[in-house]
Amino acid sequence: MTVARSERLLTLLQTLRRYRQPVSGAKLAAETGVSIRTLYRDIASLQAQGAHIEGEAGLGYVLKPGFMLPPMMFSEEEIEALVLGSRWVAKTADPRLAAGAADALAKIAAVLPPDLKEDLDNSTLLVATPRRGEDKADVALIRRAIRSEHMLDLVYEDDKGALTERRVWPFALGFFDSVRVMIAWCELRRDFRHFRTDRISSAVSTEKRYPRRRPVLLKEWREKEGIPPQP
Amino acid sequence: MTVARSERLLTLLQTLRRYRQPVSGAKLAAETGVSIRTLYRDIASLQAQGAHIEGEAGLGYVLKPGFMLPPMMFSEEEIEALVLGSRWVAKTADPRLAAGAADALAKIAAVLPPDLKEDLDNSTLLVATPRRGEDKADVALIRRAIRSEHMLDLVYEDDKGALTERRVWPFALGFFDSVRVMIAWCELRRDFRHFRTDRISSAVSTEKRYPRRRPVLLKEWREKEGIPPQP
DNA sequence: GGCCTACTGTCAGATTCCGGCAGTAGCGAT
DNA sequence: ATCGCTACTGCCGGAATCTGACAGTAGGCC
Repeated sequence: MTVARSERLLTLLQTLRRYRQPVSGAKLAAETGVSIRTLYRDIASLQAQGAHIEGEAGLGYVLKPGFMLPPMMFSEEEIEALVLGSRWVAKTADPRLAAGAADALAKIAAVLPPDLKEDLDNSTLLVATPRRGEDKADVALIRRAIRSEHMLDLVYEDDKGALTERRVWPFALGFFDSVRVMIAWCELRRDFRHFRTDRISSAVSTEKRYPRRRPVLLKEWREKEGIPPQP
Repeated sequence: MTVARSERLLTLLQTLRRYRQPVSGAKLAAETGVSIRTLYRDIASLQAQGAHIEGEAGLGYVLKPGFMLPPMMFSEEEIEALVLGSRWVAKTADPRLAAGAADALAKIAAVLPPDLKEDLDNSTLLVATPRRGEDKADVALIRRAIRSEHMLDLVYEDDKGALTERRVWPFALGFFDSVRVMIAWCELRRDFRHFRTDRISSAVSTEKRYPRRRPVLLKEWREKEGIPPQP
């Protein structure tokens, strides 16, 4: 079997993923247990299969953030669910995530057999998705702050239209119906608060990391709200 | 390169997909240009990779309906979009499709590196999805009728609560906000009509195929409603 | 029983893969 | 400009793997 080879390519990819900085080919070869010559061939194979690996002389290899899915079998319902869900995200989410959904959709559609693709177009469709309001805030900025656990300085408009300034520790971005909600610890109120992104007048990223870990905040918030963990 | 082999496995899978009835190994071997012995090995490889291929002595091979995705690279945003969309489908759609979404989610989560999986759990979540009302109709039955282009006999409750009986030609299932809508040609009104699935008191599948093709109906309906084709 | 088929074991030959060597080229620092 | 580090390619012999052929077992269909 060539199972050994594909296995090796997968571990190579995962090894490459762990490093964020450039890694030399020699190091990768040592970790995967092959010679340098073979490693170059393996890298070429991965690139041929669509992996975004960049190599520069004098520096090493870096893998663009993302993930390679191994070959997988999906049933009709599963494909239909993935496509429908992606269409919903493409219409509902913020531009950055919506673009991701559209790209994923295009990738999947590109490898789908024509008959199955036509079936999808015809059998399930998203008629319309109402948008409550346009975001004032930069959702990409919020997403970045969440990923890196950094504080945000907000100008927020509450229910009555009053503007308040506050520093918050964002740890999640939720979708409630068609409204996006940032969930964060609010230093002003000393409690968890939900902020509708269409009411965030401005969000400024601070360079300060908040003193608690995101998963912990999320867990406490879930307990307080009585929301079970995601499937 | 082993590119030849994986290429061959992919064409084998696609060949197998074209037949709906059992195919003998000899025929498959001839079509892919290998010996019988190698074909058995190839089938075993595909099964090891998760393909749902069933072989029975005296009959041949059949591939369960579905599709195998080749290895693909997804960016962070794309994976996040797929996961978020699947969660939405799992909560919003009918049980059959929801189960498909949950299964797809589980498959993706199973091969995701732990750190990325945790990132997804924390950074994006679906807070809640309101359900307007429970479906009275069997959505799976409707989905089947659409796929096979069969007529349905409905008992439908209109806006004022009046019950009407009608024969329709269903060709699409839409999602409008959190309400599912079946789109069909109504023989009673001689026009296109939308039927909210939570108002369909009963749906009986007839054995009759409707006289027009689904894509044509869909196209005419789109033109009438001014809805552009799906991305 | 006869026919067709899925499967497994074995084995020699064809094919591919792997490691080592040599050489070219780009990047950064001294 | 020179040196060290690195990516990358061509080539070749030995190792590993894959392939095809044959033989044999087992299960379904007539």
